[in-house]
Amino acid sequence: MALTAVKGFNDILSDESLRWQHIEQTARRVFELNGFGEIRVPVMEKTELFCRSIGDATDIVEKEMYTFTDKGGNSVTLRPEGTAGVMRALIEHKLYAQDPVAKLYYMGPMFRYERPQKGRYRQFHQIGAEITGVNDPLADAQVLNMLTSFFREIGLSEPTLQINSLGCPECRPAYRTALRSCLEERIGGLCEDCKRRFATNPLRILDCKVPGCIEKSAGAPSVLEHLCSSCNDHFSSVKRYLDLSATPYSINSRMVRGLDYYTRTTFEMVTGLLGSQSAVAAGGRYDGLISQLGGPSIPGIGFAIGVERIALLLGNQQFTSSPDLFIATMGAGERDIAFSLMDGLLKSGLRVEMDYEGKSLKSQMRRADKLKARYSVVIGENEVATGSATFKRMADGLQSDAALTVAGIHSLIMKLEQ
RNA sequence: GUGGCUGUGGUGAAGCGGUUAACACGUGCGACUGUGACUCGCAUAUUCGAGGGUUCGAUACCCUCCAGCCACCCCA
Repeated sequence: MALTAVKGFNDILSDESLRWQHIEQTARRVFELNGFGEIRVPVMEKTELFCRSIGDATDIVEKEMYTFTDKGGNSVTLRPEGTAGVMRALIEHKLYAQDPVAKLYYMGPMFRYERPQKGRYRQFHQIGAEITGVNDPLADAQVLNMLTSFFREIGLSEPTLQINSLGCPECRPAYRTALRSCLEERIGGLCEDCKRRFATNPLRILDCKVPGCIEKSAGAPSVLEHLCSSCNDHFSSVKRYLDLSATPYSINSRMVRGLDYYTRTTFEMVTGLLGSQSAVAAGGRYDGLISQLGGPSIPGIGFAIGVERIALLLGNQQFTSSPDLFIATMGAGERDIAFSLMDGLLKSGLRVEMDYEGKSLKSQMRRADKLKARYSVVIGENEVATGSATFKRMADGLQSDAALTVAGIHSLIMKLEQ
C-alpha cells in the first residue's frame, strides 16, 4: 500500500455515507423542530481556549490534543470537542446581546490523539446542541427530551438515558473531601489505577470496572447526598420535568464526566453494544464556562452525540439510493438522444442513469439491475424513428410503451405507480 | 503511553517447508445477432504487509520494522 490515510482518520465510503446522512438529517430535523439554529465554527482554535474550558489537568488537554505552532508562531489546536468553540463564538459576536437565550447546534469533526479502537478514532464526528442563558431546569429537560427524541427518530431504542448532578462550586468541594476521607482508609485494596486516581480525581474511582474497586467503593458517599439546597432543588425539578414528559431515565450517581466545566446536571446515553465504548451521547450543564472564557456570567447546557458510534449501532440497517430509470442504448447514434432525454428527466427531478461507454446491451441491462433501477428502457433505431419506446418495470418485468419525452415518461411512471 | 491478537487477490478465506496459491463472493466479457435477475462458460494473486536471516528451496520457520484490530488508560 503506497499511501494510506493517517492513523485513526477514516474515509466514509458511499454506503456508510448514506447512514451518516440519515443521522445528520434526523438531527437537523429534530433540533430545528425544537427551535435550534445551526452554527458553524472553525475546526481549529487557539490552544488557550481549550486549556481554559476543558481544564488544564484533564487527559484531553494533557495528552490528547493535536496542538502545533503555525507559521506565525501561534499555538493552535484542532478542536477536541465542540462546546468551547461555540461558546467562544457566542462571546466574540455577543450573541447574548440580541437574544439572552441562544439555542445552537453544530456538527463536524473533532480530533483527539488517542489509540484508536472500536468506536473511537483520532478524527471523529460529533453532533452537538447547546442552550445558553437559561438557568431554569426546564432547559435541562428540553435538552434531554430532544436527545431522547433524536434516538427515537433515528430508530434506536437501545441506548438508555442516565442522569446525575455534579453540584456546583458551592457544594462539590465538600463532597470531594467527604469522598476522599471515606476512601482513604480503603486505599490499600484498590487497583493501581485507582490509587493514582485517588490523588488526581477521586470521583473516577466510582467509575472503575475492577471488581475489587467496585466492592471497596460500594459504600462511598453519593454526590446526590451532598448537593446544596439549590442544586438539590434543581435536580429534583429536572427529574420532575422528565417524569412530566414521560422521558425514561435512570439515575447514576457514580457517573463521571471528563471535562472540568460541567456543573449540576450531567447525563449520558449509554449502550452495551459497543464494546468498551458505552457512551453514544453525553453532556451536561456548564454554568461557569462562559464567564470563565471572559464572557458574561450566563449559564449553559448541552450535549454531543458521537456520530461514528451511532453509525455502528445502525450498522445492520440498510439505506439505499437507487435510480428511477436506466436508459440503455443500441448504438452510438442513439446516445445523443438518450443523453438529452436523460438531461431533461434529471432537470424534471427524476433520477436517471445511462451507459457511459457504449457497452453491450447485456452489460447495460446488468448494470440497470445492479443499480436497482426501478425502470429501464432500450433506445434503438426503431424507438428513434417512432418516438416511443417500451419501458420495463424491473421488479416484475412488466412492459409498457410511452413516448420518449419527459412528459410521456412521467405520466407512464405515475400510471404504473398506483 | 501500555498490553494481546492478526497481516494471503476488490472481498471472505484455504494452504503452514517443494502446489499451476484451493474454494466462494464480487467484477468484466460471452452463451442470447434488441433486454437484467436463474443457469452455464471464460477471464480475473508472476505472488502471499515490508526488509533481512535460516535452508538446495520459504507464503509457511526466525528476527526487525510497518500496518490493522481489540483491550487498558481515557472518552463521543
